Amino acid sequence: MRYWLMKSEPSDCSIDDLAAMPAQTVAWYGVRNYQARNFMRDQMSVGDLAFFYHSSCAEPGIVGIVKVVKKAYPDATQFDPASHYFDPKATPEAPRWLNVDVQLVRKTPLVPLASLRDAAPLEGLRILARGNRLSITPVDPAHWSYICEHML
DNA sequence: GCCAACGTTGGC
DNA sequence: GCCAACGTTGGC
Repeated sequence: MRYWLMKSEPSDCSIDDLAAMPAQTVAWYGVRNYQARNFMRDQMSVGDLAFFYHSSCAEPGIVGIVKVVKKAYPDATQFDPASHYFDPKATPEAPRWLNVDVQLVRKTPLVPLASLRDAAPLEGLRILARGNRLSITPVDPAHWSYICEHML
């Protein structure tokens, strides 16, 4: 199993929104970046754990832990002309975009981005890399353990 | 709102 | 295949 960090804009889907979902589970739709898609397609397995991260908001940072409960399958929004995520080049026969389903494990105290940056043992964490924009990034087991044991 | 960084597009 | 233009991300 692997560890991940998954970004969500709280105005779109916050940790509390997830907590209010049926079975506290949500399809991670809307990923339109090939690298992030490939992580889901090639490397994410049921049982993988991820930090749930709030981005593009007043207090960016880790706010919870989720787990992958369904492996990658075609993202329904790519076929929906009414969706913001509609992709005219995608067809059900040749889908371009995928999503996994994730379920809330638990909310955590906010771990602000600034605190992650200040933690020397987290050097190399992908979210901290210059110009990082990927919405899904792998997390080294050592980084995962450090955050869980020292920062939550 | 600003701006740096990055990905995608499309002309050639 | 190159690369300029453009759009998006996301912290501040």
